[in-house]
Amino acid sequence: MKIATFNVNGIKTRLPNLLQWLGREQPDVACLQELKALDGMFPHAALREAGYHSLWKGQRSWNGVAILARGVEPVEIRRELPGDPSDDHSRYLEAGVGGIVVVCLYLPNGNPQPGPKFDYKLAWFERFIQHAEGLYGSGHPVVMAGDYNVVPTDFDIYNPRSWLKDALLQPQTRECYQRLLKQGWIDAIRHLHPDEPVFTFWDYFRQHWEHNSGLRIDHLLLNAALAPCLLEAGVDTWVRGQERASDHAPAWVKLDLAKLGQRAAPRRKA
DNA sequence: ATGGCATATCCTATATGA
Repeated sequence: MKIATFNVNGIKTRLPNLLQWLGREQPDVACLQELKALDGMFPHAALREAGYHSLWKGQRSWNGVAILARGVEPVEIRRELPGDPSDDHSRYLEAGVGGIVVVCLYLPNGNPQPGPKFDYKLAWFERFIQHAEGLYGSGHPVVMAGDYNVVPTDFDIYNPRSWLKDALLQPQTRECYQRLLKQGWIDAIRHLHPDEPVFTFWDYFRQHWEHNSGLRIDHLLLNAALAPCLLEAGVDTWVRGQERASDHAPAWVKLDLAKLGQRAAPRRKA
């Protein structure tokens, strides 16, 4: 099973790009962020025609998340991150797909920093850490996939020099991410590629894509129930090189679900 | 310190992204 996360930066503009990627890579589950569209504008029919059932939560102009599943309906678990009823950003979806709990998140960017937007980012992160703790120990296999807007370490960016004041690299931001990992979550891409630079985002400025000046900010975290299934992890970088591409490329994991529960209940000999 | 580019909407100007 291939599960991916892709910040599309506008679902309407990016639909041809998205369909091309889905057709070529055939992910079983795709978590999308930055739909930048109202619910009524979501292209569910076109995606259905491409073989995908969708669950989505849109918003005018900004944010917006969706979970796509190939050939099956994703079963909605929740549509918002608990902890703040006044938070009206569309940044969170949680669904069951094929026996796995799939979390799709779009963590706030937080720029400029310091300021109210950075405060909102940290507050959202705290709520997420709290909710993730419950998910981790739920007994279900869980993957939390999305645009975390966190560059975990200086190894996850081409050069931190011009980004030192950016919200994505702040010590508070990184500390939150580390606290999340400390619950036991596996950062799948870094786990399988500990010694090589991996990027998922290249901004539109200064020919950063052409020079491979990227950042790793899209992550897939697995809990202990799902981690034994991890086979591969990577980034479909070719998507970033297409015409009218998003500034993000899809990041993904491949899982062997036959290994589910293998660790939890060793079979007794007859 | 700013801008470079892209996408959105109250669309020839402004907010947001990262």
